[in-house]
Amino acid sequence: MSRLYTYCPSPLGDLLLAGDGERLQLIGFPDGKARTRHGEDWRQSDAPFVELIRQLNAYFAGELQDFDVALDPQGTAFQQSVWKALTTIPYGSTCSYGAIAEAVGKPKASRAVGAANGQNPIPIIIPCHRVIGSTGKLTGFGGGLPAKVTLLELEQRSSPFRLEA
Amino acid sequence: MSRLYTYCPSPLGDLLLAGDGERLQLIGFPDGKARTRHGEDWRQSDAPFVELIRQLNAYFAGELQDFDVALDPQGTAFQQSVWKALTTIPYGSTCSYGAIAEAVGKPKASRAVGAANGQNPIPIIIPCHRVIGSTGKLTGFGGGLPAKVTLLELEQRSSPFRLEA
DNA sequence: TTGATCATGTCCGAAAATGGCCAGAATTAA
DNA sequence: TTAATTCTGGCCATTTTCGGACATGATCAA
Repeated sequence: MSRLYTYCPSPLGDLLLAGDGERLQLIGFPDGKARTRHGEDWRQSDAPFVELIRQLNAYFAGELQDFDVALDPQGTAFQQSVWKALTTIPYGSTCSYGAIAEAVGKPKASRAVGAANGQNPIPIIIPCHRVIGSTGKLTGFGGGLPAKVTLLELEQRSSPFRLEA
Repeated sequence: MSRLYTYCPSPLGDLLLAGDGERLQLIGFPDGKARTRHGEDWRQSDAPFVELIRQLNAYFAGELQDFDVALDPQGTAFQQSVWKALTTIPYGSTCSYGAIAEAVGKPKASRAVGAANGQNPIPIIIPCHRVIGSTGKLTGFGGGLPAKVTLLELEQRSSPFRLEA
């Protein structure tokens, strides 16, 4: 599967961005468990990503809350439904894996939600980092737990509604 | 996998022909074990197959021995190597499964050759019917044993070198 | 509070099953 | 004695099946 890609500096390190030229298919963390580097047969190209990078910079500056770019996350029907549900979690807030399971109509599939979360190809924009354990523990993140902490703190800090600890 | 297809009358019944418009990917026997009818999302089209049908008619008339059409059989590396080996068996002759196994460099894989033979997507043109048991028994054929007999008898009859029984 | 149990979708590896076989030995039929 | 016939064990790529492992959470028992 040939793709276009580029890298984008960020507080979390250089992010790998990849897509088909039209839509974004992948964001990779430098020290994530999933893909971190571009594939053999991919072609570098900055052009498709300039707008995305602008939005990412604004996001990391705390000045942008909702992304507006075309996405093309690839996965099973179940995964698609989970990822879609994730996009409804508002900036600055969190919810539990079980709540997402409810949202997709399979109340007992919280564990499966965890798995689907782990395979989210477009973290940050599809905000899987906003899902935490029902006890409040952060439990896991594809790009490494520290990254999850960073993102959540950023959103807390920049959220219009400050939540008291 | 969307495909173009048509049907072609023959002494063996209506054969299903299918491909991508450029290359032939499938020949199906009406009462075979594999695919016998076209898929849901395929599109009927005669144009890509006129030359093939001409050659098939000539073959069944005993007037054509070697096909000349572009093929695109899809399978594993091992299957590909077996199918390629099959094309070296001359018209009108036969060989054993073990011999094919030798030919692909795996002398003991005769049984695997049988399996690969059974998954040959383009029978007749890729002449899996020319492979028989080392004892001379015909053992099996995707389109049904009677079809195998018909094909071998046709080739015997039309072969320039008559073999004595 | 702790621990075992079960439910859930997907992936991955291992193990088992499945054939269009074949050679050699044992068995049977003339 | 000589063939045909029937077992038997080994061989190989694929497919199927099965069991865990997971970014969980509700429940029940000690």
